[in-house]
Amino acid sequence: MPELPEVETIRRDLKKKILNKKIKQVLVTGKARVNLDHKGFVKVLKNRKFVNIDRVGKLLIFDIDLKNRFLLVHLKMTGQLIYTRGQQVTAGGHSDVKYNFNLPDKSTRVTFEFVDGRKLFFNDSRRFGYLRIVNATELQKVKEKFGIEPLVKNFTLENFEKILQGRKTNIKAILLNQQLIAGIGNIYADEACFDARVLPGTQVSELTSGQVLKLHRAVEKVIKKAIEERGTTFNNYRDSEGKRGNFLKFLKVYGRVGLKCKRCSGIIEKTKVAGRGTHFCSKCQK
DNA sequence: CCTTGTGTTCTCCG
DNA sequence: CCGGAGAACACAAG
Repeated sequence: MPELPEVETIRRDLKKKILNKKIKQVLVTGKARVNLDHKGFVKVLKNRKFVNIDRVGKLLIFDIDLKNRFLLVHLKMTGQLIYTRGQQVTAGGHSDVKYNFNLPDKSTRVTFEFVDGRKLFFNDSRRFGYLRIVNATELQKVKEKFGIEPLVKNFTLENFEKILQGRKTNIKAILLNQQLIAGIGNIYADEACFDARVLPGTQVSELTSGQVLKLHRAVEKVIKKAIEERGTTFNNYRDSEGKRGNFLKFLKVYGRVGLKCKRCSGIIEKTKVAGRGTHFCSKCQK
């Protein structure tokens, strides 16, 4: 479940590793979700370089050294971008036996091979993720659909208040809406609500100004901390070296149903809000 | 049946 | 009756 912090971690790491490296070959398997036919997709990327990697919300944008062509990568639920040295994943430190595999494997959909022999694998067991080649006009259209980035300077309290103004839904639905705020998914929506002591199902019109202030701070705080910890590995997420994110141990509510609240004596509950599994402590969130 | 991110469709309301 | 908002549904596959 890569959300903003996970995608941002991959973006920053990959920028250091693959920028301006010539792509020697691209391999697309039959099950890859790519917007062009495989031959056309390979043709765009072969012998090219990525000259920058950008991100909007949970979407990665690779600038190609080819006029008017960009590669969009969305990881959706189980997508991974793993960069290896030859056959072996470069993961050291907290490498995980199960995922310290030889690549490519069954879930590999696309492989980029660079001139130095290193490879970048797009793995996606559930195949919800996709790769898309777009032109500048299409890229612009895609970007326009996203709302404010939580860690950019225009994510002010005033702008957050404007987003909430007149809404007739609950706060979680707002936090998950990519057209309003970009990059928050189910984990960080629940965590931000917990940090702000607000129940995720609270109608926006019922929020006090104090709660709005706390929610604004909570979104910034949680996303920032999660990036520092290189994201959350709950199931499938791995960084570009195949390593887990460290934020799991900082989760206060997500995935903790039935466990004791880390802030009070309550027990974490789980219901459905905005159509998603939602975790909260009804004792210290109001 | 569940999981989540997102695009589409439906419905409601002013 | 139009448009926007929000909810509901669909879809991906394990």
